[in-house]
Amino acid sequence: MAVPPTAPTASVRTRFCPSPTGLVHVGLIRTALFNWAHARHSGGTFVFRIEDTDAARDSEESYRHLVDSLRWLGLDWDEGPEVGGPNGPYRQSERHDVYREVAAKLLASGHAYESFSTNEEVDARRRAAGQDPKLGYDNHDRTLTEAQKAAFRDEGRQPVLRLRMPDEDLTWTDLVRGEVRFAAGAVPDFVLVRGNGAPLYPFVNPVDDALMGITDVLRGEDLLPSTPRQLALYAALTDIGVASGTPRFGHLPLVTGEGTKKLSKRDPTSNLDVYRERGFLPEGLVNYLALLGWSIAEDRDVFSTAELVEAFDVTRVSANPARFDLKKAEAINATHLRALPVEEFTARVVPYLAAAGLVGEPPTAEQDAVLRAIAPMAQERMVVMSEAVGLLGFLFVDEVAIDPAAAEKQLAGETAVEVLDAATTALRELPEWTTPAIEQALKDALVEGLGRKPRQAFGPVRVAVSGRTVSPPLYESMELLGRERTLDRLAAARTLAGAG
RNA sequence: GCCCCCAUCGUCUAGCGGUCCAGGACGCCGCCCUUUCAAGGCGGUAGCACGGGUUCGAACCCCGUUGGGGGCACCA
Repeated sequence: MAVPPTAPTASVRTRFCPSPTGLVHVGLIRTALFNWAHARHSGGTFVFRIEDTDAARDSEESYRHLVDSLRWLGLDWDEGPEVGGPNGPYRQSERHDVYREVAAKLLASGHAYESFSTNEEVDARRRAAGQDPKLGYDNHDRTLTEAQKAAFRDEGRQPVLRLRMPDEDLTWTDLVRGEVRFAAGAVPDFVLVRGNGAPLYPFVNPVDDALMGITDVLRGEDLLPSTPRQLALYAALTDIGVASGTPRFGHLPLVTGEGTKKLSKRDPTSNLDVYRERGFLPEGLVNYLALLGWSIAEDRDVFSTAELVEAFDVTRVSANPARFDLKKAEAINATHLRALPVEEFTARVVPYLAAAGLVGEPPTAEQDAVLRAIAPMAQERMVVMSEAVGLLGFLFVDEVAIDPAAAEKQLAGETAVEVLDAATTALRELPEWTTPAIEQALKDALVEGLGRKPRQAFGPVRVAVSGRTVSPPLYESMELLGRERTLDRLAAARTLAGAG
């Protein structure tokens, strides 16, 4: 026997609707990612909309930055700025006529009304009634007569437009939290349009969602308390024919910082750019961000963006807050970085080396040869791309700058002098300059000859050659560097060690 | 203050009434490998906030307590 369908299967439409103010926050991006993944998983549509209704705080630069960030992460949108679509414009600053018209309908239909009370008057009324002023607006102006309104106007007052909240409980089934209920009367009539005519976020956001046919609203938990207002607005919009029903809501867990508080824009770890500049891979960051509230399987947490799309299920998103853990983000990224085909890795590393002035862009033939040779060895000891600068820089300069800490550790005292001298002697006359020959010569001279333990024998040589205690494999590095530069560096380090 | 949300290792999580003396990952510790540092391999450490129910049986359901968080604008 056939089971009747439980709901019309209209195709999913999600949206990401940031306001372009300041930095791009990783929590914001996590929200974008989940909306995107939900749309892609279900074969739906992902809409990108800019909520720039606050001229004082919005900036064009911030808008560009948002667009650029989404592109970098590979979160493509089907409708929105720069790609267009049938429901545009997609910037609220260009939609004021729409809001004016909807506001007028709401007023005419009686769902909204003009309110003249000042905050001071509301406060005073609350106190007079022995109530806490924090209760907010008291719905006092619902019943104003035309004569009273006219009197206020004569005083020069400009009314705000408020939505008349229904006198019944407001509930919905949250996609991540299940049943949520707010008691009737708990939410006062709220302002849709300012006295000066400027529409407010709680008004324009649902209006645009309705007009753009959004079916699934995935947003931060901080917006959960505003949902009853949206539900009421949606009912009114549906009544006047602007909306055709209410979307599903899913409130995503907050992303917290070091403590237990919501990750603030002030916290440097909240800035997406920091990760991009450090050389996180977009797919690595996407993977980590997806883990903030979601998991792909019981025994796995590294996955591609394609696998994320394939497996993503909003209803399996966790309801508890997630702390942003840099160490884990790095570990996930490192795994992605190592999994890159070596040519791909090389190509991605070039911009970082070029920005540091180490190679040309594109690299010269010689630089390219060195890069290709060292890439596989560099790849397995890096976490983020920018580390290539410190790790490989010594291969692309004439004289290496020795890290003071490394010098102190490995180039101080008699033993270092001895080692460097022995290494120099062994390498100067080496018949062929190849990795195996270098290895054999050094082992003979330092381990056999001087009787040093490998870890003590090669430390000073490594620092002399690369300038650091951490480097790609030593013999290969020396071969790439060439005999002349290698001997010069041993000599320079010898001077340093001798002086110390 | 009022409203709402949340509660499994230090952290992110798996778990959707028995297969859990709770699994994975990061971190941390140890060992192996080894030319440093990594990487890799192997092993270890550590948790169901508390109290009541319901049930033959609860990490999973219900209630309460405690704790944490979020929201209460003519900001978004």
